[in-house]
Amino acid sequence: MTQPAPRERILQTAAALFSKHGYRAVGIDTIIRESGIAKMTLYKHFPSKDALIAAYLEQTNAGFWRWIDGITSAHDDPKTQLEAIFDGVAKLSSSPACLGCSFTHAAAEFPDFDHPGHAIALLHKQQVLERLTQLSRAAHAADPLGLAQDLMLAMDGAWSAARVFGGGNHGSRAGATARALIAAQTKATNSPAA
Amino acid sequence: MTQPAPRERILQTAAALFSKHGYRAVGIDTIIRESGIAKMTLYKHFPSKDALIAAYLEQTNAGFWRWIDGITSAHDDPKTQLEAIFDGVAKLSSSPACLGCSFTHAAAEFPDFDHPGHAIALLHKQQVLERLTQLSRAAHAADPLGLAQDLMLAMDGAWSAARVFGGGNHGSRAGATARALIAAQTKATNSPAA
DNA sequence: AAAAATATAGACAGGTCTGTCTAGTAGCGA
DNA sequence: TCGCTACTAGACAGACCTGTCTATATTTTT
Repeated sequence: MTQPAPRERILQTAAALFSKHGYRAVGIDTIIRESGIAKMTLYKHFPSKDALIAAYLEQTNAGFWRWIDGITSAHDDPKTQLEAIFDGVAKLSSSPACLGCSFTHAAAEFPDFDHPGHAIALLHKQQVLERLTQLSRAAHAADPLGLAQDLMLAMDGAWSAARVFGGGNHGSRAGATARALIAAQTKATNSPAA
Repeated sequence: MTQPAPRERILQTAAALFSKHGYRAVGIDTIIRESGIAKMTLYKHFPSKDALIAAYLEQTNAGFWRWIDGITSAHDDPKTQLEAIFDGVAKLSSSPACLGCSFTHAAAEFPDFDHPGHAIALLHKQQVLERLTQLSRAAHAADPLGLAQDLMLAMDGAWSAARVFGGGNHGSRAGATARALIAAQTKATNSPAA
């Protein structure tokens, strides 16, 4: 087999088009054409456009966590892990290749919470918030949930900047922003030899 | 005259529908029906849907600055003004009535920078960043541009949270987040009796 | 090699979209 | 009362949308 299986080619094409142009702006016919897959084949693998959108978001969610795990696994200290994550956010969000957050965009285009796109987006953000809370707790933050929420604002602000400003935006500040927020909760309260 | 002029009624209806459902999801026919205005009247006032979107965003931008000016005019000290702005962001973004940022959504739905919706959104965000920079400078921040960028991330993170999570989200943290960021740049460096 | 599953190409239905056209109505100043 | 302007109501064109159908070809499995 010289080419990937149809399902993978569809998802790959859908990912490129959805992340770049949005969900409503991209029609099934465009995905068909760009992927070179027959329409019936697409509808066999994904019963509807919403199902394709959901599959794309699930795939993107999995990729996000692989990215996060790749970053955190390179460090031991939770505080350093948090800083490394936001250095990664800074680098990625300010790069020209970044098109913003697919989950945020899904929530924007599908405001109905029952829509699978919004539901997956909400779940994703809840999971990110939870992970940041765990890391904040492990880093002995004075208020772990509060710090996680602070950091979450910075992260989503960076993704927003990527979409609105394009490459070279102030998302590059996310690392510094996170350091200031982390320091505010760990410097004073952390007496190593207490 | 018992009713507002047609142009105002169109803009009012468009504002409600665009902010709630998005731009592509709302058709001209829906705006016609909801506003009770004839289609030809709409196209007389706004030559195209894009022009209507642009007019809506301009109106929203003006309202945003009225809101900001209302907050800042109640305080004299720039640092206090910044804190008050983010208390306002916290309150608004976490309220159930908040549907997120119309400019962010415009950039999400119209990725092309030449699209009037994206262009106005970009300009708006640049203006906000500039205003935050001015206030940071006036507040004697160690790095005014850096602080403004930090705060910008927090603000856009709050709007994002509003859309994804709905009411009662972690955007309510924006005031505390901003205070931590402002303090990190003004506490140590500010010696009143130097 | 036969059979079964899978993919292709494209027509098609029914709906929605933006923007235009026509014809008629209401209000208002001269 | 006349004439001008603004608004209304709805048909309409042409394009695009999702999802289905048919008929054929290709691949895989038995």
